[in-house]
Amino acid sequence: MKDTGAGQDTDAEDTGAEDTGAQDAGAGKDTGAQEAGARCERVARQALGLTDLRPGQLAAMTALARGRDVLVVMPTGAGKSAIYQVPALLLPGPTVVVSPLIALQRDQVEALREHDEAAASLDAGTSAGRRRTTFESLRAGETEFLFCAPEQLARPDVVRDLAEVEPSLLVVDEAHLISSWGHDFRPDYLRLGSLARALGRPAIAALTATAAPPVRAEIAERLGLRDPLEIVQGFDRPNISLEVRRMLDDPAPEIVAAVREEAGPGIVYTAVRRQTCRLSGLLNEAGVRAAPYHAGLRRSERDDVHGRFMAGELDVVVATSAFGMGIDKSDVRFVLHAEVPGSPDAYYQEIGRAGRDGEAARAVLFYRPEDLGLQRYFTSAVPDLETLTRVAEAVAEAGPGSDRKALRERTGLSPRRLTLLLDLLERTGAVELGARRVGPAPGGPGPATAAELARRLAERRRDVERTRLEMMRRYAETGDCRRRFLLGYFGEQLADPCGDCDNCRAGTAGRQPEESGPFPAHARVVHRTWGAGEVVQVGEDRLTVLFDTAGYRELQLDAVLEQRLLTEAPPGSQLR
DNA sequence: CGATCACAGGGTATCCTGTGATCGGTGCGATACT
Repeated sequence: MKDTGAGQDTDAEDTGAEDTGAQDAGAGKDTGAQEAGARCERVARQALGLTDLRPGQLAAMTALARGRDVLVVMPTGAGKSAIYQVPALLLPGPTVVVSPLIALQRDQVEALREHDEAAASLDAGTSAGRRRTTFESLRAGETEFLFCAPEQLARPDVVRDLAEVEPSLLVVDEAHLISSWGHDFRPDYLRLGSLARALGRPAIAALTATAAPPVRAEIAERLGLRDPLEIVQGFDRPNISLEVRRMLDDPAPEIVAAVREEAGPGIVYTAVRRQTCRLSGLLNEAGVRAAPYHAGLRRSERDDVHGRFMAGELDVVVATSAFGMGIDKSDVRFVLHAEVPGSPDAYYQEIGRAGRDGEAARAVLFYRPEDLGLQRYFTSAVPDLETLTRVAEAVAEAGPGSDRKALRERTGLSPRRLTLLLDLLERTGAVELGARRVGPAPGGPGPATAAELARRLAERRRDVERTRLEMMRRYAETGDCRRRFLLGYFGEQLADPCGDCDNCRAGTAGRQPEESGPFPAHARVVHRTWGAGEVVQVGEDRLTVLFDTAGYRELQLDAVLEQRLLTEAPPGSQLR
């Protein structure tokens, strides 16, 4: 704690908030931090032309410049890139930036080149010759920044070449993917922890725009962050008004009417591809310039829609969740949801694309309880015991240091599925995963036990995802202030109702109780059956607790008090 | 979990109703083709 560069640790406690990042990075007696901070400010000004650093930005930069890991949660457009770019220029070796989309990588490379900083990106389309010159340039210290997707970093040759250039900083952009997608969508995000070790463990910066407490904990755990400086800032987006409309049947007519009332560009999110085309067609008929967008369209069509939206030639994009990362249009005036998304995490991220210019914007959810069923389906997959056993046996038989390709052949599984299953088995302690090699962990459980444990882990994850969906349902059905509900979910307390959501306007939003009773927000508690957890929300008559293994649960305050359901957790117990 | 569709069967209607099968979201990389 001496070298946090974050001043004293006291004010984090009485606000009950996360370490909101150190108003005065150089205020302590710690001259090392002070100097590092001053150097960061100088580099930010000289190299990137940034004169006004926010306190959180500077604290994060300073920590990184001194080799400390950071976990930063800030909205898009709040200057997350500068947080790693500045210390990158101060630290000796090059910087590896993991970014999920090739388009995003190229944008960042462009932006850096405009400041005359040498940057390169690496993807499947990069030729062998180009790769060679890129690594030569990195070795020679001529290129500072290398951008690539996690899949590139799963390649043994890339890991070897990278280890040789001794990077001093590893940046994980969109770090929430480690948790919310990584498990079945981009499994290679799960390997970044071992990648960091293979690269000689540079300082790590994990950056994201959305991360509820369990997601943050999982990012830190999986990346193996060491005493990271956690900075959570600018979560509330007060210029976005919130509203939910309960639908009894097809929401399409209401959505068309709502869009026609809005001025300016907007996004309509739907849960399935078919619906994007249908709604977009209906909007066209109503004279709205709309186009559908989903992952099943041809690359060229998607790029065309994206381009026309950015250029102001389209009023509305009707999209699945495919329309997301890389959309940085500041004047989006509304985000409508034709169906409920799978979690408050997803919802907040999607509505967060509205009003980035700070002007008023609207987020409206058209809610039908039946639509929860689809999301329940999306979270239902749990690997079967037989396959898990087969993989565990294959690892045990292949012995230490076998490679993934051999395991693929042995098990007949796709690389993606294999990575997912190996990750589960690693967490049972049966398997050791290196960046390149896989082997049985000495003293770990046997294949049958490991498979059983792995399956239980997967089930637990599914159950937690179900509770996230349940929180989404609560958001849609609450009569209380919606903003307070959402922010509470992310671990930020809003004392007064926002006054700018449908419930506040209708006068149904209650006041936050003055004193928070025996279990205030952020208190660590223990429940008889659900184990340890953290209070995330305190309502007039209920508590919402995020349990470490059972997910989000709502408890009646009377019952809690009468039946003594909760006890205070012993000090020092951690969320994990 | 719920919507949708194909199809069987009841019963003879402006076919309707029930049952079972199928589908549903996100992107990297590699490969085969022009």
